Amino acid sequence: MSRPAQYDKDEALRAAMSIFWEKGYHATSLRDLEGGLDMKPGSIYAAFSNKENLYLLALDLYVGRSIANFRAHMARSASPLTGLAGHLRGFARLSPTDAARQVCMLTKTLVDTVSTEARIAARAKIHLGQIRQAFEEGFLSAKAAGELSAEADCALLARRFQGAIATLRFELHLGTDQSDITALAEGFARDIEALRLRTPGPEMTSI
Amino acid sequence: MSRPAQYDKDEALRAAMSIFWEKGYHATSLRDLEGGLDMKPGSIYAAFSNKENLYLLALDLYVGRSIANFRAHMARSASPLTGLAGHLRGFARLSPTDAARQVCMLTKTLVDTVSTEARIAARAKIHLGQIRQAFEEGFLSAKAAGELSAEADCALLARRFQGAIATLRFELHLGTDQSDITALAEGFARDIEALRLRTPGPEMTSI
DNA sequence: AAAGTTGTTGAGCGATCGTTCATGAATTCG
DNA sequence: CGAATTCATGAACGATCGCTCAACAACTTT
Repeated sequence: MSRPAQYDKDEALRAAMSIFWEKGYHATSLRDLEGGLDMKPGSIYAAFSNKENLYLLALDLYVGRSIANFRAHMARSASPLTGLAGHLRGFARLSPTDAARQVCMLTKTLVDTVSTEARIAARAKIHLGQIRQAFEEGFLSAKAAGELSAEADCALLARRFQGAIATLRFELHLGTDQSDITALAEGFARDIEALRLRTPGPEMTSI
Repeated sequence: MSRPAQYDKDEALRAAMSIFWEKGYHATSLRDLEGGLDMKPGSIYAAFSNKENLYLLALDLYVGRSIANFRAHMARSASPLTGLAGHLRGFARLSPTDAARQVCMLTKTLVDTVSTEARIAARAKIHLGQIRQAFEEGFLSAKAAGELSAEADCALLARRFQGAIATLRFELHLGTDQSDITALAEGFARDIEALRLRTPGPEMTSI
């Protein structure tokens, strides 16, 4: 029985994520969303409860994608450290028309909501920690592979890695010259590669 | 002739800067400002024209202070490179109750307004460039003093320096543990110090 | 003291905000 | 084909937004 829904909820959520990512929480009105999702207010509320909840769902989608994207990149990299450095260079390789040439949505969220929307800010902080943990796992893999000194502070490296990404995304957001962005990414990537131990790994010494 | 103004315009502007810095452009309402400045709407508009203009003036004040603060710090430092490294460590030394434990106001502005308030975003970009230039001058001084290789790319170093500050301020904004912030600042500062040439400067070789 | 000038006030404007809900449309089941 | 059920619609609600302005207050000048 019943009438089937006309819209695709996942697709609507993706559209909402794009709009929120571009304009931010406070600057996005329900009218903006009605246009972007091609849904009337009643349907939006039936599907997503309210603006805050829709934003939280959009954030979840963003973070899920980000982590999946990072892990996929690492999986197809020659080594953990190469993967980490390559991930940074990747931001400089985004096409000039790519909609992802944007500030990190979590950065944007936390800048926009810390002093006004406690629930959203709390969720964003959790997400930021999850992503940092994914990065830390990357550095820990590098250490396990013998690419990194046993004394390396992977938690600190992960925090700096996250900062480098935020910096790159911010420059993309500003529309900084491509050459400057490439140089910036290259500098960050080389810092990562400079961590590589010159001594061969354990398997190689045993040969 | 005429009735003298009851409020201190500079003081009102400082108050406005604090409120805008904390809440951001979109999340700050005229009602918030009325309370914080202790001025009625009519007086605010007589003194500052409108919300956008008041924000632009607050931004100008922020940037003027930031640059003056940086230059003053550099002037009292033992050397340019020491000053630059010390500036980064300074962010980790802000008192836990300091209201300046906040995102950089320019970062916040650009995240908040790029896609919605073109005039404000444009001004913020100019300001960001001015600050980066002040940083670049610091690196150029270090080069002139023989602390830095003649091949060092001061423009790139300045951009990375600015990114490091944004990262530190963002972590302050999040309320990250003091020990983590100190470690982060220390890492950034050591990267600066690692640029120092080991060979003595020209005056020393001539002795 | 009267005239002239400027600052202060706050009620309230039109617009827009996030949100709701009565009504009608679409589909399935008996 | 009704009856039942769910979904879609969009006018409109109260709240708040940025902002204005006629009335009044405070001061200087003549």
